[in-house]
Amino acid sequence: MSVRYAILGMLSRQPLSGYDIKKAFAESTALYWSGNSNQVYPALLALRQEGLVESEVQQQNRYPAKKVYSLTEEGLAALKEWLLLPPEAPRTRSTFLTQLAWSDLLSSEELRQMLDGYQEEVNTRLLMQREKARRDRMIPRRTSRESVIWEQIAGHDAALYERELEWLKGLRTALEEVEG
Amino acid sequence: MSVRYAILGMLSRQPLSGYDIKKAFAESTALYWSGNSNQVYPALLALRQEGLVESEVQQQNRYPAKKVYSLTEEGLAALKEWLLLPPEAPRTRSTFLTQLAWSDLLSSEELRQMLDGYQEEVNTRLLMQREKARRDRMIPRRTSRESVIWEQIAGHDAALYERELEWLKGLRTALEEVEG
DNA sequence: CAAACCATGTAAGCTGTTACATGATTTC
DNA sequence: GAAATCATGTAACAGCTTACATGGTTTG
Repeated sequence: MSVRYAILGMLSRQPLSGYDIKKAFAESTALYWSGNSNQVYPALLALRQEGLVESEVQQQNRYPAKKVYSLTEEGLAALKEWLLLPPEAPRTRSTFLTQLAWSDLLSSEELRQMLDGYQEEVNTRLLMQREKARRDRMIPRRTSRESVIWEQIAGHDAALYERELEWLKGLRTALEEVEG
Repeated sequence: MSVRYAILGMLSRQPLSGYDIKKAFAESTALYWSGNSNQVYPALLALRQEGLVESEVQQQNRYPAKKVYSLTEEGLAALKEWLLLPPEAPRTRSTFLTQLAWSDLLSSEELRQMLDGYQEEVNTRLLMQREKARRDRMIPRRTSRESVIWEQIAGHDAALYERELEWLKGLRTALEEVEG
């Protein structure tokens, strides 16, 4: 249900079209939604019906007309209310851990290849995330407090991948001891 | 689609009833599914239709009869095939990060309370996870290699929460600097 | 005697994904 | 001339969750 609030949050900074919002999701990792049209457009239509956003059609000469959405007072109030809800602990879903759980069925060689593949994949993500964080730093912020917050958010996922690589190293060491 | 493989994995150790599998999901964090009946029972019926598992009804005197499922040769082959698929990087979905992203709308006091709430929630999860890991260590393992693997899996989530608390500490320090 | 456990299953709903449909414009 | 971008939306399906339905047994 919270993609709605992520949208309201984006609109709290500036009016945006559905297309803009879609792009912002695709570029962000903290706002983890994939940014597909089926999530954004219907959500905006629903939010407008509930009076949390309002829209204005802007004609353009080169490109198709766009519907620019902005936050209403009710929308801002709803967003603030949601911000005060008790925070949840993060939920990680790792298909890899499920594979690893039954990996005793594999040979040593196959297990090693599996770990290699995972390390490479996580490492690629880490590099991508660092690049995203670098570009994120270009976006202007409302206050210096917001600067600090967004900096920390950008670092969050990179840190996650770094820890994952460390954990993997530990796993390898432990396995080497038992496999000889 | 991988709840199917998690079930096949469990059955690779020993025959189990749907109820057993449900409980095992509920007790595990690495196998992250909630363990609700609607996921387990239909999956088992489908797996049987596909010939990956077979079932036998066991009568009991005190309790209702149970259907005990076991892995077929085809099932074991399908599981091994899945284990060799290229591993994916973990995906974390943190509602908290979304809330934090727009938390510049809150007062310093409200933000502090939000961080307090998150810290407490993550800390509670950490303690629960450590307890789960402790109980996990009681379960017998097939090989010493499997022991090592399961030990590392049990430690994975605890480590995640520990890192999250460290990150939060860093966020607080950075905020104090800017808020004075 | 209430709550929890054993045991199987179904209904309804929310969230999220890929892919489709349309069509002009701009970049390589 | 193909691919990407701008722009809005829909269809179909996969995954997961809470709650419901049923009914005996055991524990506190």
